[in-house]
Amino acid sequence: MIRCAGNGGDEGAEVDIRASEIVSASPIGGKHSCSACPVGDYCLPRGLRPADAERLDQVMRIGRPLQPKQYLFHAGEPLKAIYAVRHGAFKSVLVDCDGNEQVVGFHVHSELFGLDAIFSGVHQCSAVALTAANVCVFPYKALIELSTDVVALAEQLLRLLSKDLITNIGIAGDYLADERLAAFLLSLAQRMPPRGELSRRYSLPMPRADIASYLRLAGETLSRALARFQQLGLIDLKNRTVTITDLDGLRQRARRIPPALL
Amino acid sequence: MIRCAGNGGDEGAEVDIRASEIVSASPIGGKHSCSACPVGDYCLPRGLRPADAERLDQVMRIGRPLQPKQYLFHAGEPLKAIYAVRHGAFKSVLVDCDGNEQVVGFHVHSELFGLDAIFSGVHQCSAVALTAANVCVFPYKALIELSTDVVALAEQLLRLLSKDLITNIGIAGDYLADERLAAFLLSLAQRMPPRGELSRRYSLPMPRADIASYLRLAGETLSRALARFQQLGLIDLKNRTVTITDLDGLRQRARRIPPALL
DNA sequence: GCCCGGCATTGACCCGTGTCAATGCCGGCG
DNA sequence: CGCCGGCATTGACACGGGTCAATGCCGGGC
Repeated sequence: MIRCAGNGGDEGAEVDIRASEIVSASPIGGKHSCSACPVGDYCLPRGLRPADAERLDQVMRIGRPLQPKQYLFHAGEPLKAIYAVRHGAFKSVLVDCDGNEQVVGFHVHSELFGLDAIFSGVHQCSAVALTAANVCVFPYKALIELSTDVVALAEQLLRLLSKDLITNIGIAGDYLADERLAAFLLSLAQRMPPRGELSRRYSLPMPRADIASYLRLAGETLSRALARFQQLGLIDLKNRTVTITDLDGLRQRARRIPPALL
Repeated sequence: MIRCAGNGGDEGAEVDIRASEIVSASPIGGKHSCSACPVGDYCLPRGLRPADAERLDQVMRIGRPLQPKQYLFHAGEPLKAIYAVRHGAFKSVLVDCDGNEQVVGFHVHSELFGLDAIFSGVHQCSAVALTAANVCVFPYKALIELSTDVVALAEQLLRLLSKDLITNIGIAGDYLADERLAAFLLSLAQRMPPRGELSRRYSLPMPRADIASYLRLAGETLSRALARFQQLGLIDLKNRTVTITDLDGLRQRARRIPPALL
């Protein structure tokens, strides 16, 4: 029952370049700003008045571009900032004392991550780029200070943390392989760009092994479940491209998982 | 694989008295105050200066006493307040569309709950008293307003939410029955009063069926695992009284679960 | 102090999922 | 263009944990 994501802990030439250095400040009102961000409603600036969004711009920084498999931060490092996905996708992984990797979350466009570090001030998970990616960097201290002044920011931070909590309650639930897979595919359909609508076709940013780890399945079990979903005409799958061909059928499979948890 | 906590959804005479009404305001500086709370360090008042703790006292209210199986709030109700356990213990449960109950959390002395409602403003879980119990009531709106003024309160709220998140990441993990059970017993040993030290002997506030649901096990599997732990001399168990007789042995069983997640 | 109902335990058997191993596929590189 | 390495799929089998059913135990009520 002990399994690893990827090829089993020995990552060959693990890319371990410190990647969280800041590249540039965000020019206020420019296209690198929270105040003008097209997906701000799914991220920190939600509900902020323009003047407050500009104050957020001043603390936000752009991280430097990351390559696939590069680490943004490692478990054990002190919390310096929390991050939002500007481009690409990430996974959060937990490594146990035997070196087994468990994927505990995926993060796509506009999603905030690193929040599990707030409790102790130390990152519990490592964050790894799944694709070419970059992030918005919100230095934690500055965020806290700003949120004492800007109520909407404090509230949104709490909301996003609460959302993460709900998601984890969902995956912690006792569901069958097919139920978890269906819920996962539906969740990504809602979260992959373009945001705000359900994408019937999207590209999975992660390998099968990562999905399996996240869903607590063996890679083989995932593979079989995907094959079954195709035979039933629920989805069409070509490599990493998912096409949902029977939305209601998928929803039926995920029925037992409360929709609010996706 | 579908199972229910309790006797299977039909609770017979379900106690459903609205129980969240406030009984009394907390007299400032009295024994019902956050500023004088002996377990405040595990709860909201952590890090607050005395003057700020008194401001928290003014928004905090005492809930009226609850009997075992009474609901504090139901899933679907709007978030009015978040709660801390003043006395007794609670469980948070999720009920799916088929009426199956899943226990998603236990809350004992000094612990905050109801945080999953922050995201949408609606409770996702129901909270049920496991024993005779009462709570401290923190009206959400007032808490937010106060936290814009009191940095330490905003930070502590985030920390406690983050802690909840970490706990759920832990139970979402892919572990064996024995590993989850060992981690659960150790977690309670740390959380049951007296706080601040590990209790080698404590009384389980919940029936087996609730533990099983929380750990995603059948009641029978839990029963067998407990019997095995006793035969191995890890614990001694009489009804609901747990005595840890081999702490290192228990820790060894829970080894794969990062201690930070307990 | 006895009876009753619900919780807990134990045993027999089964099913979903994991494990192991072999094969297939695809994309990158020379 | 063909080889190579990693990812994905498929099949055979094993095992952890679930299900069903019977029995045991304890605490509350009269």
